[in-house]
Amino acid sequence: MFRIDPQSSEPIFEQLVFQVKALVARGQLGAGDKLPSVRTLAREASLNPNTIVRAYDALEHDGVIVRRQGSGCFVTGETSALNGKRRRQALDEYATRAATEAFHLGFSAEDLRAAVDKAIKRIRFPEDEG
Amino acid sequence: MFRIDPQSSEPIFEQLVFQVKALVARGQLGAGDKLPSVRTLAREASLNPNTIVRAYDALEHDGVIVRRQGSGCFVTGETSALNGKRRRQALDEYATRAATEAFHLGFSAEDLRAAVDKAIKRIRFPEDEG
Amino acid sequence: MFRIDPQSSEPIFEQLVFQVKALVARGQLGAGDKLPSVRTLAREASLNPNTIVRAYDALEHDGVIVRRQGSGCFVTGETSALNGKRRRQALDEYATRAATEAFHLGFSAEDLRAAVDKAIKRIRFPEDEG
Amino acid sequence: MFRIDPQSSEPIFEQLVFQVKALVARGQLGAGDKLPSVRTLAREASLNPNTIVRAYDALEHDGVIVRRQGSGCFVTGETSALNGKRRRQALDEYATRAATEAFHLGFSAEDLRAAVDKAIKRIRFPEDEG
DNA sequence: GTGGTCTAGACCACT
DNA sequence: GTGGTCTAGACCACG
Repeated sequence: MFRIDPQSSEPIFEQLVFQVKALVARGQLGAGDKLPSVRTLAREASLNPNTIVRAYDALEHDGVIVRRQGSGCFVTGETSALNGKRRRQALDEYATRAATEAFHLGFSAEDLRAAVDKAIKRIRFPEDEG
Repeated sequence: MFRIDPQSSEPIFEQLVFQVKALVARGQLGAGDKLPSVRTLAREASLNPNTIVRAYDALEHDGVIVRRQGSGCFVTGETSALNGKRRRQALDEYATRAATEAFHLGFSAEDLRAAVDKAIKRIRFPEDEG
Repeated sequence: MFRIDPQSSEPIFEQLVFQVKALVARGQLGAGDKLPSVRTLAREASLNPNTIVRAYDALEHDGVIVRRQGSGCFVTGETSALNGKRRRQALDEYATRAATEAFHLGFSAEDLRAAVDKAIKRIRFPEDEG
Repeated sequence: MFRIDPQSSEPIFEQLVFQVKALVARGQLGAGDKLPSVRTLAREASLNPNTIVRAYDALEHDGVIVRRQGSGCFVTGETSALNGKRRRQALDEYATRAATEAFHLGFSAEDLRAAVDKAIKRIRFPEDEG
């Protein structure tokens, strides 16, 4: 279900967090869907259960999932609870980061726009919003 | 010269790395320009010289600067030495990351495109390239 | 496990780097093998942990090992990621260096060939390659 | 006369030392030939005179050149004054270094032998010796 | 005065 | 217990 690269410098729990977020963004996981239990996922992915717990903690903190005692973790289907200013800052930071790195990788502005458009196509964005 | 947030979860040396990259991308630092010496920057930013050394290590590894014993650190003006495939992958990863996080922040595809365009305007991209 | 000469003009961390590379080349360390932990090696070799970290940094940069947070450092078993031209240049430089120094040490071409053959015998070279 | 790469991590004075040694080994500089004066070389190569002095110091120490008060530096045409054991060790170290690095660059034993042979051809080795 | 290396030791993040 | 980061400060090599 998840593809983890233990070689990566990105912590394993963060790889899990991002992959869950990506699945939700692509519509492959929707509101109410149940995530694998900590034990199951730990066994299948050969990971330490503590690592899974930490990932689920982070996802719950970000409002992506909720934990229900005794029944498991479920996708909320809601978006960030950040207030307007910080939310805007977070978006700008990701955009600036992508643009700066694209520059240093030797890509043009058009290359970056094309890559972003490609990424957008894979995601189920709402029709409109600000 | 640099704005460091010691509270951030992003390591200080990585904050420095990104800020230097951003200055280069914006054209505020160009090929051949000299960066502050390790000691000077350590004093001005109230950081330990070793932290600066780590940042400069990373920047040299990324090909953004070169160091010359006894002379100082200089901007190269070159872009990544990554081979074609990894270079493309890196760009796609930044784009996917931005798009996924934009989704979870509750932004629309248009919001993301606008944010990326705004970031692009601040950067001195080459006219064209692939 | 390692023999360090703190008097040598060659930095301690580079001595470590070369000795690890030599162990791998001789087949005494293979893909997946775990290196001593930073702390353990620091204690056993009476070195500062930071010095070990630097050596492991360089080995990771050269693609000889990978590090996993919380698990340790492991031999990759892969060879250089250098592109064809630089790779060739690096080999030629080592050969030229050896030949030039052999000349100034007063050795003949045959002496050098014999010394290289002796060194080759200790290393587990792949059968063939270009 | 000399090609210096200020970008290189190899100190400039060592680049000079090696290039003089290489010229001598190739027969392009022979016993009695005069090296450029410190000032001349410093001017032509845009280097700090101290750097040249240090290189000439090292070459004199290695017995490659001699200084004569008021007249300049001259190639001796002699080889190392190292005693037998250390001389042998030095050769073996260069051979082992070349072989180990060749392995990690992904070359075969034959590749290394070919590179060494190519380097030998450029050098005016004495007919025989041990 | 510049960067390079090393020691000593603390605290944090990850598995 | 593993590696990651940071501080404090010394001494050396280089230009």
